[in-house]
Amino acid sequence: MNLTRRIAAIPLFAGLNQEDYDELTMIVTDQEFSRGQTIFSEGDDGVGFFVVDTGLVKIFKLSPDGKEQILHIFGPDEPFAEVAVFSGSAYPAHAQALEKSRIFFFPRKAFIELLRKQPSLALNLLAALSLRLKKFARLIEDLSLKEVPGRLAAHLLYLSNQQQDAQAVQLNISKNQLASLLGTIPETLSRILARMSKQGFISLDGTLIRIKNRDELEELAAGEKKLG
Amino acid sequence: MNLTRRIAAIPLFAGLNQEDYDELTMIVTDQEFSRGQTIFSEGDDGVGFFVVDTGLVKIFKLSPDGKEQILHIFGPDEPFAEVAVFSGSAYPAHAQALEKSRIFFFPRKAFIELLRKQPSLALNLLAALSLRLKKFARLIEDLSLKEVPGRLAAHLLYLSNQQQDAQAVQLNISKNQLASLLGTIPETLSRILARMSKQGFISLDGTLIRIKNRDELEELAAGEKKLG
DNA sequence: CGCTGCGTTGAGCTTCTTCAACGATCGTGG
DNA sequence: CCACGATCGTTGAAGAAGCTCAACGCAGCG
Repeated sequence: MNLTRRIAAIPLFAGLNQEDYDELTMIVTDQEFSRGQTIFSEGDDGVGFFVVDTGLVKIFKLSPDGKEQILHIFGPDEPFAEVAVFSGSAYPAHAQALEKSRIFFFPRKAFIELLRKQPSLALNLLAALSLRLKKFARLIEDLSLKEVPGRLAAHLLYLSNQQQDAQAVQLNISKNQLASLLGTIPETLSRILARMSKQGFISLDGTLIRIKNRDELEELAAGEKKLG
Repeated sequence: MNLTRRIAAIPLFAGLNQEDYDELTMIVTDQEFSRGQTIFSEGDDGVGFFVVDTGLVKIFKLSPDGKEQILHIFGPDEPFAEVAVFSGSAYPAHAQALEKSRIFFFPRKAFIELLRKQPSLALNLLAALSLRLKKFARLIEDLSLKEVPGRLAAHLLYLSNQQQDAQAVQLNISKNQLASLLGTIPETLSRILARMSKQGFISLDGTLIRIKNRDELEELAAGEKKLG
């Protein structure tokens, strides 16, 4: 596909003019990453930010003994590491491709130039960061105030809404990765899925999870109830 | 003090011209809050954002059974609830004065107008939000990957750096509030402070905490070691 | 075909929370 | 200015949630 047109289709760049798109096309580079490949590591020099073209990327933190907490999972059209453009020079977390992915890269300096000229780009970016802050706030709330069953229930309901399917949810990541996203470990996740299944709230079929009792899941997610 | 001049001194508004300051002065209102008074609640209509003039404000989430997780504590010159200006219309958390405070309020619409005209204001705001995202990422990391002693050690070191005093740290909030900030409860915090004290890492004197073994605290904070 | 990563299950243990009690402190109204 | 109530801070004992360690089946892939 024509690169300029591809870039113009990214929501973050909505509302710019042709000249801006040309300029973005000039400064962008793209790169292929294979499944599991590192895009950048925490502490690396934050030379620019990225947008997913195709594929799936995780942003995560690591503890000294190797436990991982996923902060975000980004798919096509979603920007990541914008923070590095503004504050400080080092990436504050790790980024890795979860599957074969094609990633756009925008170098910092050229982008800031454009930003200074284009208030609508700045506003788009502000909206994107705001959304991200809200998601972080919810993650903090979940980690601190909810137990794992509540977090899992909330996540299943979230996926169900996103996928427009009230009956079933298709996991797009492995259960190991889901555990890391929920701030727990695979063993605990597995046990809790089994308990939910035993209680008849869900049924399991590989990476497909059928929702059999939405109300109970919602009470769990709200912390109004405990999983028996 | 002259209001326009006070506003011009807020770092968020650095780099604007006199006209902008006059406009900000036109749209701003200010209000006194007494200790413990609610500024807004989660879900309230996000009609604008705030800047602390004097005092101390906490932003927090609540669980159904009343446990609290503090997201931020803001002092003079720090803006809060900017997120409400951009994304969605509801405040995503609660805000309450920790002490008698004077707070500036900027209504949403008028501010967005100014933002559209002033790229440097947008850039300032982007920098502020970026910083906040980084802090959130660290909080998530702490909650998920560190145990309470590690979080406490990290926080003490952070305060020590901020206060430019390698010897001692003066808590500006109650230990109850500190527990909520660290994602735990007062009992647990109290026990861990006592253990740290017994190990000779710190010594306690009310809200003054003397740091007696910085190296050990740093190892705790990094998760390289456990508290005996 | 073997190997590696994924997913599951069991047993034991650590950490943290809950519940309860109590002294100290603070602020406030009488 | 004192007295009282509320909040703060601490400590103990018991319980729950989740983690660690270990073992094993299974699928996918080189």
